[in-house]
Order: sequence, then C-alpha cells, then structure tokens
Amino acid sequence: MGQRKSGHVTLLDIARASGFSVSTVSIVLSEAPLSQNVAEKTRAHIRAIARRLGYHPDAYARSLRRRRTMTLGILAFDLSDPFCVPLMRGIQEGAHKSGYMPLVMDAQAQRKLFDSYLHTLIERRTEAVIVLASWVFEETNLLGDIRKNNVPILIVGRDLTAREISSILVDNEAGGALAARHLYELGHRHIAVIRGPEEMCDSEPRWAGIRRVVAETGMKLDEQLVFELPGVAGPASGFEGGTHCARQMLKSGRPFSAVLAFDDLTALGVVRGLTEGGVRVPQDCSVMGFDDVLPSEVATPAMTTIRQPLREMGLEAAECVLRAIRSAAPGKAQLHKTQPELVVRMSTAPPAAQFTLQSKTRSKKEASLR
Amino acid sequence: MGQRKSGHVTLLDIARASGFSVSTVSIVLSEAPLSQNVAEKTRAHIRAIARRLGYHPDAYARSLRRRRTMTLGILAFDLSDPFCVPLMRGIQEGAHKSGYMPLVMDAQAQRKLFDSYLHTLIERRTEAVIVLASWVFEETNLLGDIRKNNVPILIVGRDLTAREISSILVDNEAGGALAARHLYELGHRHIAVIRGPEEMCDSEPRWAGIRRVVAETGMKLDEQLVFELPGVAGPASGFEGGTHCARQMLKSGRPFSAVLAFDDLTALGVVRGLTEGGVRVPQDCSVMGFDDVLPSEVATPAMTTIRQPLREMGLEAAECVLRAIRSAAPGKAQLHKTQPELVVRMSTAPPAAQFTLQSKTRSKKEASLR
DNA sequence: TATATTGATTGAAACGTTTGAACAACTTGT
DNA sequence: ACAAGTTGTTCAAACGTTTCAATCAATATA
Repeated sequence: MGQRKSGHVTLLDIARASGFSVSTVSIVLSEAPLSQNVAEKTRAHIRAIARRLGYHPDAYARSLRRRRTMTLGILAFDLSDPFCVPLMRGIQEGAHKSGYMPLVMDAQAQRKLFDSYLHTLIERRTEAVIVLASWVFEETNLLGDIRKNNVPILIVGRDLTAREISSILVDNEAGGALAARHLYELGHRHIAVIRGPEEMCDSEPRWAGIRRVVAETGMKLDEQLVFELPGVAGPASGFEGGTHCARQMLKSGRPFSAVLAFDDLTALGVVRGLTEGGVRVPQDCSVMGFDDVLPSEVATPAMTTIRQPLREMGLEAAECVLRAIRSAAPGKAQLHKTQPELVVRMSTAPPAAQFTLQSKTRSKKEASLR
Repeated sequence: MGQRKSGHVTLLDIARASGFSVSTVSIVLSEAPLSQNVAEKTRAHIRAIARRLGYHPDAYARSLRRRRTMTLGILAFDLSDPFCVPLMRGIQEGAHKSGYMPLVMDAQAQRKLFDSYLHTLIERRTEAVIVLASWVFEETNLLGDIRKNNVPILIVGRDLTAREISSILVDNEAGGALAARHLYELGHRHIAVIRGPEEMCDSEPRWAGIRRVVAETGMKLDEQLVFELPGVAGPASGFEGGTHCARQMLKSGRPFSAVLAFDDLTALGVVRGLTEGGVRVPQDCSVMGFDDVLPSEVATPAMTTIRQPLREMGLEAAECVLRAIRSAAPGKAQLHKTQPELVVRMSTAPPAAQFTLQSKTRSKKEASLR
C-alpha cells in the first residue's frame, strides 16, 4: 500500500511486488509475442499481482512508445443537433471492431472552439479525424495543420471533396425527390416548400430533387409559397423559421395542401404555426420533414420524414478513415453518397376533398391516416 | 520537409531547423517561466519556425512528463438521452475555465461497454471521472479500480453518497411538488400520474412530492389512475410506456382532467395516446412532463414541464471534481441538490367547465392557453 | 584581481512503457 | 565434449516532452 508519487500503479510497482523485472512484467501484461516463452507459473503470478493492485497500463506511456494511439477523433460542430448521436454510434461501432476508440469533442457551434479542438485532436495524436458538420458549417481552415501532420480527415454532412477531403453525405437530391413524390402520390397538387439556408450545402440538392419531381408530375409550385430559412444559429433555429414560414403561408391566402420542410425541426415549427392558425395536421394540411430525428418520432402527429441512414453513415465513416490509416499513402479524396429512405408516419394524408385553404375545411376525423 | 518517421513534427525537428537545443525550444514553446530569460529574438525565431512547420506538442509525451493530463473523463451511460448534452455543455464550460478538457465516452446503455470505458478512462489518466447516469443505471463496480487508482469520481443523476461517491441531482421531491401544485392552481382536482420505473432513483422522490401536494391541497388521487413505467430499455421506451398508460386511462373510464408524467418522453407518449383516443391536449386534458428536453419544446402543443437546470448541474459537477483534484485529499462525498423550475407552456390549461372524461367535452377553442 | 550576479543557453535525467538484442541455464545432436 | 538450439528472463535504448542543475559569457561588486 506504499504511496506511489503518481497515485497510479505502474509496471515498476508490479515488478517490485513480484520479484521479476519490468520487462518481464510488461511482456506478460501486454501479451506480447514473447510472452509465450514466459513460464506459465510466472505469468499467472504476475497477472494475479496486477489484478490485486488494480493495474491499468498508462495509455500515454504506451502510446508514446508504440507510436500509435488507437484513437479516432470525432469533432462535432454542434452535438446538440440530434443528427450527431446516431452518427457517433455508428462511428463507435466501426471503430470498436478494429480496436479503436473514438474521442469526442463538441465545438458547441462555435467557430473558435472548433479550431481549438481540432488542434487538441492533433495534439492528442488521434490517428484520424472525423468531422460532423451538422447544420451550417462555416468553412474553416481544416487543411492547414492537419495536412502538415498528415492525419487522415473525413467530413460527414458536407461535400468537401473539392478541397481534397473525403466526404460522406446522404443523396439529398434523391431525398428531396422522394419527399415530393410521396406527397404527389397522396394526391397533393399544391405544395409549399421551405428551402434550407443558402449557406447549407444540403439545401440546393434537396430543392433540385423537389423541382425535378414537380416538373415530372406536373404539380403546381407557387413561387409565393417557396420560402428560405435564414441561415443562422444552429439547428433549433429551424424550428422558429418553420413557425414563421407557416404563418406567412396562411397569411398569403394562397392554396396549398402540404408543406415540405427543409428538415425535421423546421417541419415541427410548421406544425406549430399551422396549428396556431387553426389548421389541423394532417387533415387540413400535410407536413413532411427530413432527417428523422427523435423529436419527429415522438411528436403527435408523428412526422413523416426522409430518413438519413445516420448509423450506417457513421459506420462507413469509421471504416473509411481506418482504411486511410492502414494505407499510409494519402489516397484520393472520396465522396460517399448514401440513400435516404421515406418514413411514412402520421403527418401526411391525402388532401381533403375540395380543399381551399382560406375557408377552414371540416374534413372527417378519420382522414385515413395510414 | 524531411520525412520524420512519426509523421508528426517534434521539438527535435524545430531544434534542428533553428539551431537551438531541444531544451530551449521546449522552454519557449511551452512558455515555461524560464522563457523570460530567453532572448526575445530567439523566441520569435523559434516560434516562427514552429508555426511554419505546423508543430503541435505531443499531449502524450507532455502528460507523461508533467504527470498531469488536464482531462476530465465524462462517461455517459446513454448519450442518446437528450438529458446528456446540456449536462456536457455545462461540464465543458466549467472544465474549460480551468484549462481542462472533457473526454467523452458513450456507453450506449450497455453495461459491458460502461465498464470497459471506465477502464479506458483510468488508462487515459483522466484526472477525475464524471458519470452521467441518465435513465436506468444499474449498479456497477465503480468503486473497485477507481478507488485503487485514487481518481475523484462524481455521478450526476443519482445519489450514490451512500457509496461514498459525490452526487449531483435535481431535487426531485420539489420538482414533483412543483408539478402537482401547478395543476392544482390551474384548477385540476382529478389527476392521473405515471410514476417512473422503480429501479430509477428519481421515481420515488418525485412521487413523494406529488403525494405531499395532493395531501396538502386535498386533490383526488385515484389509485386506478396511478401507473408505473416498466423499467427497461433506455429513455425512448418512456414514450411507448406513456402511450400505453394513456390508453389504459381512457379505457378505465374514470374521470381525470390532467396527467402528470414521469418525464418528457413519457408525457409525449401520453399526448399520443390521448390524441388517438380523441382527447385534445390541453382543452380536454392537460399533460405535464419532467426534464425539459428538446422534443418537449418543439412538440405542438409545447409541453409544460419541470426543468432540470442541466447546464448548471454540469458546471457544478466540473467545479466539484476540480476541487477534488486540487485538494488531493480524498474528501467526504457530497450531495448537491439543485432546484427545478416550472416551465409553463401549452400542454396545460384549466380543466373544461363540467368535465367528465367519458362524454367528450366540447370546450371552447380558446381554452385560455397562456 | 578575484568574486558575485546576471543572462542566455544547454545536458541529462525522468515520466511509464515496449522491444530488439543479449544472457544464462539447460537441453539436444553429433 | 562442443556447437547449436531451447527456454526463461533481463538490459538498455527509445518514444517526445519538461525541468533541474550546470555551463559559459559578460557585466557588476568587493
């Protein structure tokens, strides 16, 4: 029970306690190849002592010597975005399989913290860095020091292949199309759309997908009913934006039977705005989101949405950087697009028979929710 | 641009490039006290080279030598619980002030991972460990190795002071009372309650607080309308539980004008169940949650709830363990209780005039939502 | 002139591991 | 009986820092 200065049990402690040298103890405890040559009796003895003393190898000393940290850095731009957690789970799963540990940092949507944590990750010698770029993600100087220290890097949620950074994102164009087609198939012909903020790279392709389907099917798209979120302060702001747009829609007096929102939080905001205006979802108006995050699932009515395969994307991200680590060569930046999936829940339904938005409809209660 | 074996820029690289010794470079770059004696010219020179090469001190080597890692371990039992993120933010804030970094691990609600990550944190020599025990948290062997390696530990969301572990949690009794009183003041006299699973330590005190107010005010508490969540699979399961209980309530045919749910997700589940049964919230029935997590805020109607000051709790947690680190002495385990706060939103309203649940009321639209 | 004092820099040991090479003590094959 | 393996263990150097003590000039004090 002698007081070690560090407060932690070290190999030396065990060496002394067992009578063997530090080397032997190390070989046994780290299960090095040489440990085959160590007498079984010795091994058992050393292990027993280690357990008794509560020995844990010092990751710092070990990594310093082995020159491998077995860690992956995850840098989330804003961890409060529900988008991040499933991604992290996926990454964790992928990393775990290869004996790697994720090291998570949350930049709290602050540019300054982001840069500082990026440095931290380099200093911590994470063998690769995965950036979770949820919501708006200002261009930052990812390239500089990361490059000089040749650490593989990958970004999820943004396409930065133009900057030679591998990227993983959902096929937003396909997602937008999927959403629009769903509404079309329910019978909607007049839809309102809330586009994402222009700084967000997801915005444009989703919008393109919507437009494509609109053109293919001959739905109406009233210019006055296409809104754009102001691109600002983190995911929660989408909610406010949605509420605001919904009010505008109602005020405009123009006819629409469905709203296609940029993402789930925005869609939830729309529901709020419509409800306040006395419009029922989905009986009087359908609403769709995008992402499939927890709040959508537990809202009433549950939100119909386009699901991003977040877990799978995280898994892929992990595997991708692990490959990069193994093949020390820099390698070409790759773009991985994943396929979104329609999740039909309760916020969408066929439009009321003779729908005009001005006069409040009295559609039947049982509006055939699926 | 010479290829260093490690791929990282080290002090030696800079020493060579600048013509000074490793010692001098270290002193300058780490801003050690001695650096005052180093000629200004030399300092500038060394710093310039460091910048040019993209030098980042190796946290491993540094910590090994300094015998301090300047990290705090955060071990979340289940990061997907929205409860965790604000806590982490608070911890991060508190840690940052003192130059500490949080190191986050997510046990994904798996006992096995939890233990393994706890070891990881010890190996990583985090100077203290903060456990985020959201939702059910099985007793685990926190004490063993942590104690042997004398790392301060603190748990948030559970009282383990009996086990000599400092704990921070909200005053659940007060919270329960706050909720019940709110409903009383709105005029509710017949309320249904959904208690938490019995394994969860929050359950009992919340229930006690409710009972106290019920007794004080003379409200009715119909035994048939008191439910208990089955304690199982993570926070999302509260939602299912809530839906299920709501159905039971309706089926029972007993009168009640408000539901007090164990937590927000459960409350959202109740809203779902009531809505399916044709009962409107809040016009026909009020619903309250507990915690104040994001989904409650963005649901429609927005959920009235009891807010836990999570950010503040995180801050307090950080400060508490930092104190423990400074005063190397073990110190008595402390219990910190924080005060919950009533957040009135749209899911609660005065009961309809002549309320009986069986015959659907036709209360006025404008049921005085505040 | 000898002795402190100061200023600028460096040598070398240490932090806790890992690991290639060496060593000693036994076998074995010839 | 001697080289050549085995088997079980240890030496010592290295990983990239930090920091105490030491060095060496040059200037100030006695």
